[in-house]
Amino acid sequence: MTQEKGAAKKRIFTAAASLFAQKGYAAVSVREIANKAKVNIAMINYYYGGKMGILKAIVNECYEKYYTAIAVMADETVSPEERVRIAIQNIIDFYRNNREPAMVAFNTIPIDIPEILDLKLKWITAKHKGSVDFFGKLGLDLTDMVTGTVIRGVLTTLIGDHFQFRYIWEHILKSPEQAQFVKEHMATVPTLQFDDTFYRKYSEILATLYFHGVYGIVHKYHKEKRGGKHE
Amino acid sequence: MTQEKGAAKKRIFTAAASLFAQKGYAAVSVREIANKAKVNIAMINYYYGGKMGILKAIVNECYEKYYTAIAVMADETVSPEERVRIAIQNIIDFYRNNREPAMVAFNTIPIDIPEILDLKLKWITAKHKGSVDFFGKLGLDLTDMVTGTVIRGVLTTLIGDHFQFRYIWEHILKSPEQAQFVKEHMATVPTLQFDDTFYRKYSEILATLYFHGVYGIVHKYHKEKRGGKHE
Amino acid sequence: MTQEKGAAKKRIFTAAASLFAQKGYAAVSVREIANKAKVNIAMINYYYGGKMGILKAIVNECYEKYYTAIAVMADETVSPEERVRIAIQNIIDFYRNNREPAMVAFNTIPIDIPEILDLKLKWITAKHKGSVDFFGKLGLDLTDMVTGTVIRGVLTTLIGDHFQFRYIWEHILKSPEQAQFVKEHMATVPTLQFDDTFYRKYSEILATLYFHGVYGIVHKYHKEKRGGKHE
Amino acid sequence: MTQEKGAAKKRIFTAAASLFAQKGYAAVSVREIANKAKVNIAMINYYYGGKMGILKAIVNECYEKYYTAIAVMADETVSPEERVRIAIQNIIDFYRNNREPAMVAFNTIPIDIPEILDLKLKWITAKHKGSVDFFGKLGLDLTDMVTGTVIRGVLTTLIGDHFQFRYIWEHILKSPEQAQFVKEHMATVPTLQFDDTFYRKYSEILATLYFHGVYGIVHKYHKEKRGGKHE
DNA sequence: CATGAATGAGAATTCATTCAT
DNA sequence: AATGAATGAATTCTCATTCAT
Repeated sequence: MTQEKGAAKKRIFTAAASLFAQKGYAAVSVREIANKAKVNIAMINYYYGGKMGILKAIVNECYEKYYTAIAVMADETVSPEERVRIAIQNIIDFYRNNREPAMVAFNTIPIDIPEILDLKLKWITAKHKGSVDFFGKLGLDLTDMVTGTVIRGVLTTLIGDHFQFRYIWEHILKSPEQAQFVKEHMATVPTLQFDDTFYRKYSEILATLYFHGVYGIVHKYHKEKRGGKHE
Repeated sequence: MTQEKGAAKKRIFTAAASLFAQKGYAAVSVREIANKAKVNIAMINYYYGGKMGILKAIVNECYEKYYTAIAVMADETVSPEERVRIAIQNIIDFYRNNREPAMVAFNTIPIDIPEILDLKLKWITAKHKGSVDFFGKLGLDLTDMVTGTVIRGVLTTLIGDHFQFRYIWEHILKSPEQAQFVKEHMATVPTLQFDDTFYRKYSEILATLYFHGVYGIVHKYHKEKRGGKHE
Repeated sequence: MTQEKGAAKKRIFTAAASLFAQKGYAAVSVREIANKAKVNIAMINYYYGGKMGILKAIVNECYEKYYTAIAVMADETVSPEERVRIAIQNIIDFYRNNREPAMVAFNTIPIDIPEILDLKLKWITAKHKGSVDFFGKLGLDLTDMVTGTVIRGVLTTLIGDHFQFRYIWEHILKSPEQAQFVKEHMATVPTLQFDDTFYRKYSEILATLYFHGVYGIVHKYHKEKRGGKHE
Repeated sequence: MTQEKGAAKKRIFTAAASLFAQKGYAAVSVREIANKAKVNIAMINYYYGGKMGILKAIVNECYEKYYTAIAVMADETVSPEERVRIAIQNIIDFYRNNREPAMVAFNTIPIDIPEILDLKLKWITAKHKGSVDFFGKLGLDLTDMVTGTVIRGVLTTLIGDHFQFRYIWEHILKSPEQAQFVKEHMATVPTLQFDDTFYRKYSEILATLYFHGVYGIVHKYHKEKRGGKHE
């Protein structure tokens, strides 16, 4: 009756990630997921123990893949600049390969569900030390929280935000009325092709922005620090 | 039973914004809003015509305030650098004064509700021209979409993201267990004080990042353009 | 739309008590209750906060009425014999007037639902002292648990059990097949009329049993105690 | 995976009896039974044809054992008093050896499930004649239903009720909070040890109660009958 | 303006049972 | 004899909304 062994569980995962990304966790019903996954409703509880179980699975899988993806940037045989470029590329690749799960895991405000907040907290704290180390090697002292708050989040935030933008954008274009509306009012906006070419250039520009921006801060910050004016 | 004429409507607005920010639109029930606003449930339909009416009101009020706030940066009597600094300060002030409505209006994935997506689209397209003009004056040709994608979102994204981070952070600190967990695992993180001092420094650093980053791109981009290698 | 103000809540109570008595708490669905009470399903949650809320209400009301009913027997102006007779009559009257709620509150094993067990425990412990006092006045030392276990429960147990028997009995007679079956196999059993006449005689006999039985124990027990043979 | 041939079936029986006794038939799920019995769910249908099949098996086994146990009291070589004492002892022994199945078979209101009611009815009617005979030998005319109603149920009711009380009592003591609560509010209640010593005394007292009580009725009843005042 | 009662649809979850292996 | 996947019906409860007062 099933197409493939274990396929149902995977289909549930994918369908749920897609729907959660589109509508948010709370707005999606298990019936919807079951329909999209072409699975009996009861199978969701059977495999994941409930709606929340799917969300947890998505969060866990995403964080794991994400940290695996950016772990490469810690390799010490390459220059810092190159490491950042690789990191950016890796993050982008991760997002491209896990678009919907990533949006669910990273772009949903999790406050309402304590268990999920806990789960994320565990992942983030586990990551924290590595993050501090990495930025330390770039000469940035992130124990100054204000500076850290700005610098640390830039890469992932911007990339994540891009994919969120892309997601909404593509969604709008699917609706003829909305597409027409955009066309009329945003004449200067050409069609976007989110292909390899786009992302090659995108990561280049992002890397440039990051280097110049961050080292601009470092330069200024160090000068002021030597001059004894800051903290 | 009401303290003031028309106060009930405002209480509903505030309560709903707070709950939507915390849990997301779909996860909040009108009963919850009514309880928090200390208002009879039926009053919500009376004033706003339904749950969705409140969301629309929040989105509209927010976009209006937001564009009013950043309109100042278009003033031509000051230098571009100063204008950006003012813009950053304005955006930050706006967020500080409208934290919860802003999160609801800007940080919720809106695809699920066509009416809201339409509403936002109207606001964004209306804003679009002004945005292009502004960046044009900074010497940035955003009709190159790849560059534009990076540059345009930086400011608002980073600022919005900061407030989202702050929101979650403060929420975590309210839970003794989670606060303790963070304390143990993120030893390097001192207590954050999100006061005027913090935001003064925050906006400085952000402006620095933006300038060095964006002009780094412009520099490189122009050079390449002159060399005729790109697009 | 409703027949009477507040009638819906009472109808739910009555319908639920009847169904719980018949099938047991777990075997009854809220839909069933709602149908029987001719009430919308949601009203059950509205009035009682859920299925369990009805059960709690039944238990509370029953214990309250029950202890009110037997409180009369503590009156000191009448002889012990008369007091017991009154008590028996009161308990019987209570059961006759609250047959189904009483069966639900007293004849259901409550272990599975901790909240209900707690509730009952509170009532029983509250009653405990009065119970000890009463039996003490009859000259029975119930701190000897073995004797107490036998004596204390007799009255209520036997009366409660009678009503459970009567309930099942009347139920059987409703089914033609089962009634016929009983008639054939239990030829000696005449039709029972559970009317005032029956209960007058019933309480007399029960009182007789109790007096002779209990004072038989007291007599034997005291003798042995004086002889120093027991405990 | 099974330890022994046919052991699985017995494990299902025991687990189900325990759970039914604790929570009632309807509140127990086959999954629960399967887990407790360490058996695959499908095995329950394989061995018993469904959840109801287990209940029927429990009822049948119980009634069979019960009637076997009390059959001894019909032995005519001993005096009536001794016979009753033996009967009481046998009933108590039966309950001690089959506590959970007995509670399921005898202390569950059976109206909800016609099949089970039928089953019990068959057992009870089959037992009826022997019961009438027995009481007749004790000089009691139970065709007077009012008297019969009181007398007949006393023994089994009281004993069954004791085991139900013991069951709940032991369950309460397992919960530290409830145990503490009882301790505080029922200071006069010492710890109960339901051992051989307890049951020796228990059966003695019960026999005493029964003799004095029942013969008190007989005495009064016969006197009145001779006086021609009753029926 | 304000209220409490009422409604019907829909939410997540669990159920006993079946079936192919 | 035993298993894990699958099913469809039924479970309790909550939802946004309406209405008479």
